[in-house]
Amino acid sequence: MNVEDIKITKEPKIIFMGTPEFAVPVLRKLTENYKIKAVITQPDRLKGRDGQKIFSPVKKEAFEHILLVVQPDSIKEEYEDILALEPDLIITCAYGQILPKEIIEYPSLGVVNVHASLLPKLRGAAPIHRAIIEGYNKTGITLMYSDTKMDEGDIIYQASLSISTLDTASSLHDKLSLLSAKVLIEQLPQILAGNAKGSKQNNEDATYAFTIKRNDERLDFSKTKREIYNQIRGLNSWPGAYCLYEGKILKIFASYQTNEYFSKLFNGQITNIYQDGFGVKVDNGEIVITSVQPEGKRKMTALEFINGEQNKGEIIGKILD
RNA sequence: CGCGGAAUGGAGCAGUCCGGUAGCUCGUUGGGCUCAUAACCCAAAGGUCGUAGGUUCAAAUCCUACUUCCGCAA
Repeated sequence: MNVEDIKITKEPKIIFMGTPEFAVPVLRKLTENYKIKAVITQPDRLKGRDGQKIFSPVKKEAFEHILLVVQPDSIKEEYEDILALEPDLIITCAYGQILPKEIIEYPSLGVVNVHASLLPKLRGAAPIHRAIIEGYNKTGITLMYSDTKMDEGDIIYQASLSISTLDTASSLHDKLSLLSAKVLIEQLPQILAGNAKGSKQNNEDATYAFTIKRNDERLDFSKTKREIYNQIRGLNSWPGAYCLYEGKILKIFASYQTNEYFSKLFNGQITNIYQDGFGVKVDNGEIVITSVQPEGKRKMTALEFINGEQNKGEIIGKILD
């Protein structure tokens, strides 16, 4: 009942900052339980080919609840408008811009960030993808007080989650997103009461999860089947791994490992056609590709892809690079 | 006006350059074989070739415009 008293007598001004799909459940849960003063999100992006403007998922969600939305191009320079809202607490979740000192120091209850890893592991922009690509079997979410450095603030609370070998970046994303929303709501009363203490991170244990670059998406068939399997599922369903087939890009979305070994084939060479895909020889065995997307085409099953070949058998022995 | 690919039975594609009978691999349906099968064999159904004009004796194919989908780059 103390918590109730605080909410009534001194309603805290909460600002939420976030951008992608990951932050949507968090914002939704917040709006169900608290009054949100404003939502800060990235500016509308131009969609490449036809030049249409796309709202961020968080902006769409904010519109559902008729919340005030602010979209600074550069928050480093346009923080005045946000300070003018006099926030007591700022909650950030995958916002996409580094906050200036002026904002971090303003709210009396601090700036709380939700990060999708067990800090100090996987600091940075792509913790979900990297957790799978690196073969982690456990990850989680961290609630922390932001400071001016990237994901280095004091930890308030952590919740862990095991990664199954069947998880993809997409499935893990959804799980962590829901977990984030749940944990934040659970911890928020403590934070609002000023009772949540942060503890320092051990910087020596830190690892980094940098943004996925084009080069991270390229498959290297001279790696082991486990490494390749992890890379493919760690990039599924976005942005997808890729390789070259007949000089064109072929995106690879799903695969599984087999126990076959083909000592006479080159790495990347197609070994066989199976009921659910086609096999590719890799360093220590074979991977079966089950979902692909050729350049300029839509995503399809590997079987559909093979059906398009005028002479099916000829695909065997061709090389993916 | 950033670069590029594509639209053909339910799916994935060939055929378009060089106009002249709608083709391939699957799926579906029926039948056969088999102890059995997502395997194999036989057969059938299913398409005004994205839309609208134009050229022509004749257009999936050539010309023009439009619509939609996608890869890359941002």
